[in-house]
Amino acid sequence: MKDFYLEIKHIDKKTGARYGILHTPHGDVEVPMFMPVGTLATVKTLSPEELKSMGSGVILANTYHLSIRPGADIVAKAGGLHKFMNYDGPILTDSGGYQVFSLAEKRKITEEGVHFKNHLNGDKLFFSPEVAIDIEEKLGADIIMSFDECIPYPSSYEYTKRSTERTLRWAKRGKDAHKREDQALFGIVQGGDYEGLRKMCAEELAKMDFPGYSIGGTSIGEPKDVCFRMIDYAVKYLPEDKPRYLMGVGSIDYLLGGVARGIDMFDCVLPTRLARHGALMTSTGRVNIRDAKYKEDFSSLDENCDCYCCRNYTKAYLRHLYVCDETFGKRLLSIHNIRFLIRLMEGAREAIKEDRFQEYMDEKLAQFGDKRGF
RNA sequence: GGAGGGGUAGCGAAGAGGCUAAACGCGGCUGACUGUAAAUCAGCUCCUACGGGUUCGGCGGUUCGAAUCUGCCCCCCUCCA
Repeated sequence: MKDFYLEIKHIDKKTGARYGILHTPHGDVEVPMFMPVGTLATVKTLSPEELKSMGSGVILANTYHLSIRPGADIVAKAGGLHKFMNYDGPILTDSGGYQVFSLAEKRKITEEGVHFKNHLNGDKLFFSPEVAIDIEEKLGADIIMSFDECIPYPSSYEYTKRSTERTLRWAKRGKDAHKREDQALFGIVQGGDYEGLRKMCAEELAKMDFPGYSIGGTSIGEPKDVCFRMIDYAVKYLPEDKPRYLMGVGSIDYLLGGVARGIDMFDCVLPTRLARHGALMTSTGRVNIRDAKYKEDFSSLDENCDCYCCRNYTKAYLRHLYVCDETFGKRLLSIHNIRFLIRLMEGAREAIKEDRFQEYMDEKLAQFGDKRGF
């Protein structure tokens, strides 16, 4: 599809981090970028206008969840996801492959596909590469994902091999089923922590010539060095001119580490979930806004942040809203966390353009702490 | 004045002789969250120098043993006069 392509503008000389423009049917966005997750066709608590004002580019929605509620046909009748949720920027739908992992007790995998028990009422559901693509075509996102199995970590070599080979067959089936010209279908590299399997998977997907590639099976509890290794194993064998998407990554250290390894796109529920739970990523580290020490703290959440929340409200007020379980508090905190990650990536892009990404990463890791969770 | 009912940890509320430092809820304090079954989940919440110490309105009594039985007293609530 010609409406969709990555225009690489600059590659950081020291690290190989990429700066570019991703062209999509719903506008151009700069990469590397962080994509907020809106599983049920809403980034929880936030309006599209708010997202736009934070500099959001692509946002996610989820095939499995939307197929249950409200149903793909209803979204299609509404005119597709963009119209349904009133977001005119690019949208990406995950295929349900993550639910194969997260709803493991409620599904059975066969060669044909995955039999789920609806997590809400136990209804029988069947997802296959063809079913997922059919739903994704009805939803109408700009970028859609192949139906895969997100393999748990750790998994045995035998299982990982069997599953990865099946995911490859599913990728082919999905590609054959995909007909819409205005959607970019990405392949997903699995292969666990096994270099040979990651290589095989990446090479086979590359042969199928997808408009973009994801790295899956990451950020599901594995140690950081393992995650970085899995990225390295896959990236080496992916075409340079296509976008690379690391699935499920949203903490500062993983994001920067991913960028340094040549990743262009990231998504994660972390900023929105943390925000709803009162945990904030700030330029001085993690803040749990519920903590009593903020009771009379009338300073802003992050003096260095330009978001609506930090420009207008104090920690004492945000704590008050959190403690009282007021929705507005969750919204303000979500605005902050998302803006925080979007800004982190804006900084990364500027640094890449000037060949100083390594310095940028070192500085940020020193500032925020090189640890998981924020 | 008469007749009932009741006082349990910060609050509400179980418990009716040993398994009780006392269920549970709220409140308070602290963690965790990674392609969202998550506005969720977990821990702590009498004091402690971690050996133990002091608790169930108060002071006595019975008992090997009392928040639980008993005497008196102090409060609170409802109804009647």
